[in-house]
Amino acid sequence: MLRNRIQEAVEKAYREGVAKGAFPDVSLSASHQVVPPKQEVHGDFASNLALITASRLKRSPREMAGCLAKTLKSDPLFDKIEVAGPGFLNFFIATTWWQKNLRTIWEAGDSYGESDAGNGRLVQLEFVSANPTGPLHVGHGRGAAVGDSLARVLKAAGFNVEREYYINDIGNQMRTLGASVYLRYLEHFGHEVEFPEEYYQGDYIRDIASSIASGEGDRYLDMPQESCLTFFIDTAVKIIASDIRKDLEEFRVHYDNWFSEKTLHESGLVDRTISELQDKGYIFEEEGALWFRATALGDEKDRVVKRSNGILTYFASDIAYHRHKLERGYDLLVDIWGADHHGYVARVKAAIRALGYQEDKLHVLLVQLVNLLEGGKIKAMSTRAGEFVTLREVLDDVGSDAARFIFLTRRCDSHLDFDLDLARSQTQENPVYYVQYAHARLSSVFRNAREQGISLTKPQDIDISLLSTPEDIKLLKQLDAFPCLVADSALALEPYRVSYYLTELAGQLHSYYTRHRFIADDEDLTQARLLLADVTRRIFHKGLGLLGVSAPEKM
RNA sequence: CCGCCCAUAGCUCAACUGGAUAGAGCAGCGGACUUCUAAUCCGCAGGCUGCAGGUUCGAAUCCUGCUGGGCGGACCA
Repeated sequence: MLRNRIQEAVEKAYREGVAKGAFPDVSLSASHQVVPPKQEVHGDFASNLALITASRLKRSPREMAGCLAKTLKSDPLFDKIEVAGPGFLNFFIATTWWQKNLRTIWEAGDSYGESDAGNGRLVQLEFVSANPTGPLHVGHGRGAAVGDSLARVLKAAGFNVEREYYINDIGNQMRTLGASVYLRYLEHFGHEVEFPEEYYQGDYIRDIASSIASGEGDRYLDMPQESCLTFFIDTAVKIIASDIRKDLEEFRVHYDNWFSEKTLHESGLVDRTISELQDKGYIFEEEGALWFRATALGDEKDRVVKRSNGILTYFASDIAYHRHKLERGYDLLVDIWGADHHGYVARVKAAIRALGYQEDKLHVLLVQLVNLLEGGKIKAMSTRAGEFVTLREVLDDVGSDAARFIFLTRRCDSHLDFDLDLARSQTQENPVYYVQYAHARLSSVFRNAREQGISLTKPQDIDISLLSTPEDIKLLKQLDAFPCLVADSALALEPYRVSYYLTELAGQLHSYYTRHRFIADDEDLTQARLLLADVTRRIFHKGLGLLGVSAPEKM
């Protein structure tokens, strides 16, 4: 990663200046950045170190930058160093470095893009965690794509990652679910029932009821609801959870753990946690209910953990659940929630502090809601009323690749319009194919080369100086940026950056493709370009893999 | 009434988290296939970054106040 190397070099030059007494010692804040400038004329990388320190040193930034430049000039990596604008240091990298770097990338093989930025820290990602009361809808799909892709990116950046799905398999809504199925079961056998409005209306409830009917017959007909409710709940949850699992599998989303809320109660952890918080003075009683004193820890209201009827709230489970997670020893917890749950962030963080942990142990990623568009109109969605577009429908319709890519081309806190017509379209407008096509084109180059009896020789024997056109250099630079991109994307918890990178890389590749032939008339040139093609293709493969999107050999 | 998020080209979104002249893709217009895949490329056009102040070397980005949209605010989940 060239950027890191330059950053270190600049900071080292600064410390040398300090040692020589050229300028006083001021701690370098994290705001020192070495980044590629927007304008090409400003070089390959720029440092703002002089700008951020000068004011504190009461020095002119340009003068400081000049000092640093003098020290850095001896490094053969740089073709030219300029002091520009208000005091930027602009670095121009020697062409030969970019070319040689291609061999380095090639040698890294399939691991290119990986880094140890995460230092082996253990991160737990919890995402989707939809209640097992119905099928996943499109909004869950977004959470799934973001969570799964983030996990892949973190792993590539040297974090250890565990993915977890929290199943709310206990409580009031489970009773409602069981009762809904029970009533449909009665209906199945021709009984007249009154189906309450607040029950689950979707057709899938009928499907579950009839599958119970065909498996178990009418043996529950004469039983009072109370005695068979548990059976209906368990069966419904089992069926729905397994459907959810199947949908996620098809979406290429995998979990390490499926964590049941029920087990938190069965093990007594919920009660134990509450009584411990009580000992610490964070729980008080009022009007017959138990409250968590969240206001003492930054939340705007105190929250009920046990209602006056003796029933624990879901928040009580959430406290115990996060405690359980914290005690498992993760360095960082990431929860991915729908943006409509933003009100929960403060109270869960308050709970974490009450449990004696730093609140920044938990990072909550809020994923904005998805508007599904068809024919330019928004499709309404309501889970209860059974009016929603399921993830499965979307997958059957547009496919996993298009869906995942669209979910991952937006930062997650922006509202997302999912245009079904666009996702469905097999042509131009659909951005997924743009990237996949680049991979397919490169694969095709190698198919043709093989047919002509050409194969890539050892990189050491290839004359890489032949890769000297502006398109070559541009591509070489973009290839170098990949590991940095992955690391940054992981540290910022922003997997969408990968899709932007790949779109840009695809643009450069397509442009290159129309201008130059990989299989050229000249043998040496062909070898050099095939090396470039091979490395580029591997980055597409790797990058698409980070998004969970396939990299087709043919399209 | 209170709180959180959003507002950038006609549309959907970027801008490396405070950096230099705000960029892509669609849509629009004009060009490029007897040569490795035209699901592609090249060019043109498109902007007072919702409005008004403030902070500093420097603001789409930070702070304040407005405007408009989304979502929350139960002993519901």
